[in-house]
Amino acid sequence: MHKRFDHKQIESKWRENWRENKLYKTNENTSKPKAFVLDMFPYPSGEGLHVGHPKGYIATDIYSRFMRMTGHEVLHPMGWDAFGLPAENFAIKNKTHPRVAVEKNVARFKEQLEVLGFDYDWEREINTTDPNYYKWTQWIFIQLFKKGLAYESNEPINWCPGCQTGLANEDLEADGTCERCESKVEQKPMRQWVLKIREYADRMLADLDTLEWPEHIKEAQRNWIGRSEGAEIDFELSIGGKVTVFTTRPDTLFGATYLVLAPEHEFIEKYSKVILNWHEVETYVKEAEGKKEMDRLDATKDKTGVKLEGITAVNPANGETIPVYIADYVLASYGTGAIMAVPAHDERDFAFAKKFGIGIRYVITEIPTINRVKATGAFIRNREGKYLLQRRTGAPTSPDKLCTFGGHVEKGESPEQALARELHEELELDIIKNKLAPRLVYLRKSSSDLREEYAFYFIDKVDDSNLSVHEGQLEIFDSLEGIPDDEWAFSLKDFAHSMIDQPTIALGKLINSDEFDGMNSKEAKIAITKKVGGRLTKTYKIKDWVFSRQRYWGEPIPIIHCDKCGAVPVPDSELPVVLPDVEKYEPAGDGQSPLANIEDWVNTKCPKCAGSGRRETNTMPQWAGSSWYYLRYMDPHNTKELVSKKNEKFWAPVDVYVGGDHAVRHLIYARFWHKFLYDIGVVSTEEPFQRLEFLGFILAEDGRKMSKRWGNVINPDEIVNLVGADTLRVYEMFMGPFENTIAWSQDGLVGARRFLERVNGLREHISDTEPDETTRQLHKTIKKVSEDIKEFKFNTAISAMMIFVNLAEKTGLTADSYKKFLVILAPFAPHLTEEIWHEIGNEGSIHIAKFPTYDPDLTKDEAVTIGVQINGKMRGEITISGEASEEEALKAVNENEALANRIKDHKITKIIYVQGRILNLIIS
RNA sequence: GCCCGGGUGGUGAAAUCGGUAGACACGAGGGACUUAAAAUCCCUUGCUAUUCAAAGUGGCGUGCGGGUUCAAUUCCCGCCCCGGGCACCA
Repeated sequence: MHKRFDHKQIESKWRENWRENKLYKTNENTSKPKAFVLDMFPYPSGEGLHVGHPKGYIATDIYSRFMRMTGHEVLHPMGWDAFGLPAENFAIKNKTHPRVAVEKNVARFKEQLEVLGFDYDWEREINTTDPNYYKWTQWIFIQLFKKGLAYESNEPINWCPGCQTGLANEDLEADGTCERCESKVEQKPMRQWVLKIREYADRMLADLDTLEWPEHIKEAQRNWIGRSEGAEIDFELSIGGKVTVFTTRPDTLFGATYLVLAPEHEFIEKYSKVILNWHEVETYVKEAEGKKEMDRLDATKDKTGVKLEGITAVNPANGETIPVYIADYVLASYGTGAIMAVPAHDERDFAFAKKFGIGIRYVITEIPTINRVKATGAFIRNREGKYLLQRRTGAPTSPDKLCTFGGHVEKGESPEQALARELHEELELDIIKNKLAPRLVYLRKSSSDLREEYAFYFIDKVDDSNLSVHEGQLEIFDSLEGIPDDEWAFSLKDFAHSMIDQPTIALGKLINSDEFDGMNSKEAKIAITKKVGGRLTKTYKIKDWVFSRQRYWGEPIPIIHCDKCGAVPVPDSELPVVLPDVEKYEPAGDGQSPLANIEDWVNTKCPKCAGSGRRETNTMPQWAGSSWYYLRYMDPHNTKELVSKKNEKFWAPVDVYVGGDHAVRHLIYARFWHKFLYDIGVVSTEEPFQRLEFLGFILAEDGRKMSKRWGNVINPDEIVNLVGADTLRVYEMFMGPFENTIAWSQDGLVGARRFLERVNGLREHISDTEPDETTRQLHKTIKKVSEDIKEFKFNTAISAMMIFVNLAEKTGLTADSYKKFLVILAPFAPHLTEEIWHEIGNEGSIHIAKFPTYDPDLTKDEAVTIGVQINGKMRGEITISGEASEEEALKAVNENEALANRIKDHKITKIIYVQGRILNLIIS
């Protein structure tokens, strides 16, 4: 019988007790090993929390409680990321100071978090908008400035006309709109502060390998950094001078049949006088400017461009004269803003070359080594452009049983020759006689059998008048669409579609490349670069971080502009530069922040020469405060340093960091700042977050995101009120794997409550003794729960505890077992376990009790039930000792009537017996 | 297009150094208790065939098609679909 409990009374009572006893106070106690367990701190929005938000906080709470109970000194803090546009937009709308809204929201968030019973040490609470906090955000900026990593730039940046501010690339949606207001972002040249994040790109990339992070997040970071290794190669121009291109494939240089410059390339203005069709070129450049990045990023659109008449370049590899184009498919902001185009081996160049009728030269063949060829799906296109498909007689059963020609490559024969021979033998098609140049379009090798290689041939423009078919029939189709959609043709059609008229992009051996013929791509990259005097180099997608915002609610950038001394940092003694109050929070609209209007704040003295100076009026982006906040938790009240050496040494790095979403931006910025702080000796570790656990979200019951807009938000307060915080905690952890996104289920919640009631009722099953089975189950449970908490597999930990409760209800359990069970459940359901703990006569909080250990011998079963297979089919089961011998197992089979009957008339030819797992009898 | 995940009952899922697929929970069905309902307890619950029914027995079954193996959700090859990241990045 379940015993109900009064969660309201129990939960508030114990929370009060923990607070009074400062149960979760964190110390820098060097005698214990430390555990720094961190959540991505929230942005306190006006909407408050919904039940999805606490999921990660519950997980870190369980983990941190477990660590505390296993003898660690735990740092599990909470704080607020409170600068940024929502608070500011709210302020503009309601004419209130953003600080007021932030204070109110923080209070609300805190109240909502409090009732969930978290073990935060609130004495370490931080808030990025607190001047005592952002003093150090400003200090870090100054250090960056002093090291030359923060600089002013006038380059065109992303400008959001809606938000009236500049944005970093990271702030844009994929389609080039502003992530906040969905305005179309423009390119606008403006003075901006920029941080040289690129200088850290290599280190950020390399150190990813040292981190225990989910692969998809590491991959997202690699993508974002986007390092490409290649070479810069100079092309001499007919009019003197040279153009430098960046390429990742210098091995294809012999196939470079033209050059393309970005429309913004400096070269174009510079040589306007020698460009014969200047008018046309100028028009194109203007059009490209007007298009903005957003339209240009559309990869599906037709390639456009203009040939620069009067200018040619020389391919340095073969001395060939090649044309020069401008085209907007080349971006000025990447590489050198100019490319060598190799249409044979690059899709974009291929499309462009096709459209403009430029030559295509294949210089890579994709055959690394081949000793057997097999052509599958030999589509042949005849003179009229019709498709000939060779189909063998008989009903086709699968694609690979048809249209295949294959055989070994004879000695001294190239794969092409081997295939030509096979085609001749099979199809009586003499490609040599027909003067056809067979083209290898695709090669795939079957890796299970390395001796066999699959090659796909497509041959263009065959004279089929003298073509007869050796075996089977030849069908003719006007287009690929005409080929029937039966089982096998369908598959071949897919192949054909993908193979026809395509450049090849794989690495392979070089052809048509003079002395480099036969060399493989990898070596040729270096060799060819060397030959033409190019430079092996790297380039990145990541751009330097546009760090200023023309908005009010952010950290003022601590710089004073002086006519004489330039940009001068505010001296440390004058930090923080406190954000002054203003009348109006709206951006000025002219690209200035509202701070620019406060004359007596702006006008100040230059710290260097004491002459007149003007304060920087831009503020920092929202990501600034969150780029280092984890460090402040280590030493939140330090007025002299960002964090003391001693505390940093003790706590760093964050052992487990939990959050979702911000996979790219926040993590990349924080890693960048951390590495910088490492370089200047503030922190002692190369990386801030050793382990990252990705959090899957909770959707509303209707499967949509929880949002006011859909009216499907479930408030945690209501749930706590209804069934208690412990139930909410257990339910959210039991829903499924932590990283999965799962819809909320009110029914599922009931299951969690029922479980806790059974735990509560278990005290009525206490007896002086318990069966061995129960003891063993308890030890198994302790083992499982300990291991699962460490791995964030909370769902299976809870499942194990449920199994124990189900058993203990039936068999009864000792007081000691019950006590141990309560302790392992305590991190999940801190209130109820604390209540029972005291009711059954324990002193002191359960949350500082030692987490029980298990006896490995007791985690093994005395007898196991294993499956018995006969000829691989499951036919029954036997229960024997886990260490039983084969003879004993067979004896058990003979004692089992059904199994014995099955084998009695047969001879057992083979026995496969795996102790504790399976018995498989092969009988004749 | 490229890269990373993933695809298992009505639902959330469990089990992958290959070894009884579906633990645990929800839902559903049946029963007990109750004047009744709720709550609680017990039983059944992958699909399917055979059977009046039950027990039993058989077949199928972890996205699809192949393969390796005594044995495949797990390993290999090919494909499809879903989620996420990146995307004219040379």
